[in-house]
Amino acid sequence: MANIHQVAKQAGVSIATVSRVLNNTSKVSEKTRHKVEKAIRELNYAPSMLGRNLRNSESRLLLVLIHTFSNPYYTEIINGIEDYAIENNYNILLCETDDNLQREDIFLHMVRNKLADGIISMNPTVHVDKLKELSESHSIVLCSDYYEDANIPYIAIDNTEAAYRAVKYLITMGNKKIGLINFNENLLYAKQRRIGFEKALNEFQLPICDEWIHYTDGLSFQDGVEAMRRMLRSKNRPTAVFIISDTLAIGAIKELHAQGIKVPQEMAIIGFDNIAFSSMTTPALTTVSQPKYQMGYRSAKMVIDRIQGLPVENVIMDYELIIRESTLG
Amino acid sequence: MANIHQVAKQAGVSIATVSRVLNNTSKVSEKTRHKVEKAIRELNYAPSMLGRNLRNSESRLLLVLIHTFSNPYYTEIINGIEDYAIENNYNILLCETDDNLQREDIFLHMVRNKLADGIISMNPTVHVDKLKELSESHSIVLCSDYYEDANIPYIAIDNTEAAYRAVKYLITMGNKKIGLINFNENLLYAKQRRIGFEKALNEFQLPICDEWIHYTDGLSFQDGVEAMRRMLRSKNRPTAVFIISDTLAIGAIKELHAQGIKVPQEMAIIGFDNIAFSSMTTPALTTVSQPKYQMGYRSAKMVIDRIQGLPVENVIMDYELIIRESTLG
DNA sequence: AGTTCTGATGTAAACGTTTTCTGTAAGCTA
DNA sequence: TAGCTTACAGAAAACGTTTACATCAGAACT
Repeated sequence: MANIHQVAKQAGVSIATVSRVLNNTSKVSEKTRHKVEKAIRELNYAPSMLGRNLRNSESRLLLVLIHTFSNPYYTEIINGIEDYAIENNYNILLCETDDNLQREDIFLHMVRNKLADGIISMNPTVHVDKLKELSESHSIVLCSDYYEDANIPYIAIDNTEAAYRAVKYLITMGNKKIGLINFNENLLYAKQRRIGFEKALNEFQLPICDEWIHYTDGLSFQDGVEAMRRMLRSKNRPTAVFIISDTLAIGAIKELHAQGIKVPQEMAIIGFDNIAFSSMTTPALTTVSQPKYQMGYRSAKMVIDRIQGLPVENVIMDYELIIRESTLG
Repeated sequence: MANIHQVAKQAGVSIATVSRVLNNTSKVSEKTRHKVEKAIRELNYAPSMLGRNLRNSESRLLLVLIHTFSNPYYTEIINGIEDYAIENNYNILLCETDDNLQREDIFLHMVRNKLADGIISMNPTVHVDKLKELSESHSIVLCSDYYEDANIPYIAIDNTEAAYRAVKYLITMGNKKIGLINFNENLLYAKQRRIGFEKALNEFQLPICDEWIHYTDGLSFQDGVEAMRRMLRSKNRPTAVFIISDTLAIGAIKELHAQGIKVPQEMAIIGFDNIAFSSMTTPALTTVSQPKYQMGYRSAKMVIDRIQGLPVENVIMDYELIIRESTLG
């Protein structure tokens, strides 16, 4: 593959001129511009990003840290990130950390190694201290989950409020016995959603019953199945359950089906996240929708702004309650 | 951020020695090694990949071309690719082409620009000619869909045979009227699966009825809903349908549900791909499973082997029929 | 004509590595 | 001790760009 020197030679100009034509960074006469363009075509030349990146000391690569590819919650966010990134000549590297601290380290190192210019972390299990330290010298943004005191820019929704609204909806539909399936409260959003849940129940003076509250170890379908199975062991059952994530909710519904309990007639279910599949299940899932695409798009903007030294501010986005079949009736 | 010169100075050695310690590429005495390591720690030094990549003229980045993130078929393949890549010190860049030729061009250019060392393409709508040309000088591998005469290494299953087996299973379960929902036959696999479908029917002298064969424009849930809706317009209905992809099949089942037709009692459904969600639906989907993780893992090996100039050969993987609820009874 | 200015182009340094080639001191053999 | 090998370390070139600075021809002044 030809390099800039060969193009310069072929065109009878200096490499500086070729570079100027490539980047049209300063005026080049029409005549020489044509000569250079001709040479580029003849040699089928494409500038090496390796050289350019070294010289500019940038990689134009953004890291996107996620827990696992198989979580469909991320897909739309990633679409948003990617669109903004591509528009601004960045590429994104999807990094699956898989709860593996070593793997996470590899990715965090990449930004120190100049292999990436910034990080969007959606990985709630990330090692906070390291991230915090890195954030002092590099561009890092948290998307959808964040740390209250870490001083790392973030974008998220008001989880407490959203959960409150969802549960309030269940109450206004006449439910008096409402359960919760939640995930590990190390994650801020899990804690916030539980608080919102309790806030709604308290407001209407409804009982918060331990038998109706179950925690899961993961966010998978199977975790949802098992949580619901545990809940159903008790004779005293809630008439509606607020579930922290759609995938868990879909698992829960599957278990209800298996035990012959009708959704929503015998038990209403409300999920969270509005993943693509939540509209495809039978019954289709009522859920809280986050503006995932926009969250991705804007977090990409935040991280790139920060790379360029611009000031960034935390963003709280709006959510929306999507009512489908799993709570009707 | 410190560079290698500062480390060398701090340690009182030359940059060559520092580099040797970094890569332990040749013997360095214990004493100097310690000096260097101390300096590295003191300066909190991390070698720049930009410099290293330029010098080695490699990026250690692999491009993975997919059509859209939201297709869950890819997730496990990507897991496999990533595992092999990480093991071999490569990173992968997920590239969503979205049927956008311009976007695809950007990605193909990246390998010419040295920003990526190789490509794994799972994007069936890719511009074949360009890929073919690029493949002559660069490392490209096709995964799961391929082109018969393009001379680009590929990894796939025997789609004809797999479809044949699936349909034969429907026949042995007593079905005599069997339908097909297929996708655009520009894709080799769609054509192959249709051929397998016909082969099975012919073998058992069952009718191939146009009323029972429907094509979709896409691979989404909604496309599945609509295809089934069209099929149900006819009074004369099949008792089983072979559907080219799980997402379509899940859409079809949703429509059957909506029209009050029981699956599998009134109509059996068999899908293809064994995506994660296919086990979560009600009824859970019978489907043909491809060894997706292995396909990803091995295609990463193929592309890296090719980068290193090793010879590679096309691979045909085994498939498996996964029997679940949508065909029982 | 001499001076100044302008616009286009060239020169060379810099980005941060790896690696070949060379040098040198120490260790060994005879 | 002379001669040879070995083990280690340094100097410098190379990878392919971008860009600050220098140069230079010609235009536009006085």
